[in-house]
Amino acid sequence: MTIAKYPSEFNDDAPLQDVLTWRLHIVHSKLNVQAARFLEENSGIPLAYWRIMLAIGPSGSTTHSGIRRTTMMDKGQLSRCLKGMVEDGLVATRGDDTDQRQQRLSLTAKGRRIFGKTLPKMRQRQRFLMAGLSKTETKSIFSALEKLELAAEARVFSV
Amino acid sequence: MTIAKYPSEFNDDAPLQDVLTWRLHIVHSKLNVQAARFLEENSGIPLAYWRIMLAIGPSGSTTHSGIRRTTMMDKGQLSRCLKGMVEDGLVATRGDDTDQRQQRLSLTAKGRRIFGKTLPKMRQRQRFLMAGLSKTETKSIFSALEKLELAAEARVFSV
DNA sequence: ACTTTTTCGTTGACTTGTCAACTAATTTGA
DNA sequence: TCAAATTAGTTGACAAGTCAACGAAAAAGT
Repeated sequence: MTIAKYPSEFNDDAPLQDVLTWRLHIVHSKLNVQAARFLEENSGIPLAYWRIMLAIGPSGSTTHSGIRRTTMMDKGQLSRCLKGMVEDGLVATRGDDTDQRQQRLSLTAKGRRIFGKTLPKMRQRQRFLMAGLSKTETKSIFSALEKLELAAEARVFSV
Repeated sequence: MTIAKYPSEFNDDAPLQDVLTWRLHIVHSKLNVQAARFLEENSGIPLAYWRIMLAIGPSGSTTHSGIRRTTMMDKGQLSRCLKGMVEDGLVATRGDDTDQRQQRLSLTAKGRRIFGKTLPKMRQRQRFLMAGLSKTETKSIFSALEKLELAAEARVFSV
C-alpha cells in the first residue's frame, strides 16, 4: 500500500475515525439508542412519539404538516405514528373548521401526563450530555452543525 | 401554557432547534442523504458499500468481524451487504488458513478501481464540508463528539 | 364558474436497520 | 480429553425509514 493511494486521513488503523461525517454517524447512532432505551424504560413510548409530542407541545394544537415542519419527518411515517398515538390515547384529533383536509392535533390528558413526566427527565439528559462540554465546545458545535447543515444541501463540492 | 411547564429551551416556535441531539439528528440525516445520492450518481454504489470499502481498504485484507470493529455495523446487515458486494464483483473472499470460521476479505480489481475513483471525490466532499469551519470549530466539534460518544453510553444521567 | 394546480394526509411497496435464533468452529478449563 | 463457553458468520422475523401513487379538499388562474 502506497501513501499516494491511501493517505493518512484514511489510514489502516483508524480509517474512519477522523472523518467528520463518520464520527457524526456513530455518535448520533449511540445517542439514538440511548434515548430510545431511556424513553422505553421510563415512559413506555418510542423515540418517534416523543419527538412528535415535543412538536405538538403540552398545550399546543398543531396540524399534521405543522409537525412535519418542525420535525422534518416523512409524511407517511408521521401519518402512521400519529395513528398509533391516537390508538394509544396520547393524541386527540378534531377536524379543522376552515380546512377540511387537515386535522387539529393535541395531546390528550394521558398524553400530557406522560409528556410532563418525561420532559424533565429528557432535560436532565440534555444537561448531562452537555455537562462535559466547555463553553467553547458548546458554542462551536452548534455553529459547526449549522454550517454543516447548509453544506449538506449542496450537490457539488467545490471548495 | 405556563413558562413553568414548558420553558424556553423548548419553546413553541422552535421547540427542537436548540436541543443538541435533535440538531445532530437533522444534520446527520441530511449528510447521509447527500452522501448516498452522490455515491449512487458517481460510483453506483450504496453508502453502506462505501463504508465497507473504506474499512477493507484498497490493499487490505480483513475479516467480517474486522470490518465490524471499525464500522460498528450490525452483524446481519454486514453479512448481507458483503454477499451483495461479492455478487457485484467488488469483494473477494478466501478462507482463513488458521480459523475455518472466518474468511479473509479483500477488494477485487473492480472494487479497487471503484474505490480509487471514489476516494478523491469523497475526500473533496469532506474538505468542502469542513471548509466553512474555523480552526476552533473543527477542533471543538471533534472533541465535543468524543465526549458525547462517551456520555451516550451512560444509562443514568447524573450530572 | 370552472378547469388546473397545489396542498393535505393516507396507503402500499420497498429498502434499510435491528434483534434474536441458529450452525459450525474454536477456545477454555475441569 | 471432553464438556462448556466463546466467537464467526448466516438467516429469519420484524421495526423503522423512504419513496411514490393516490383521492379529497382548497387555492390559483382563466
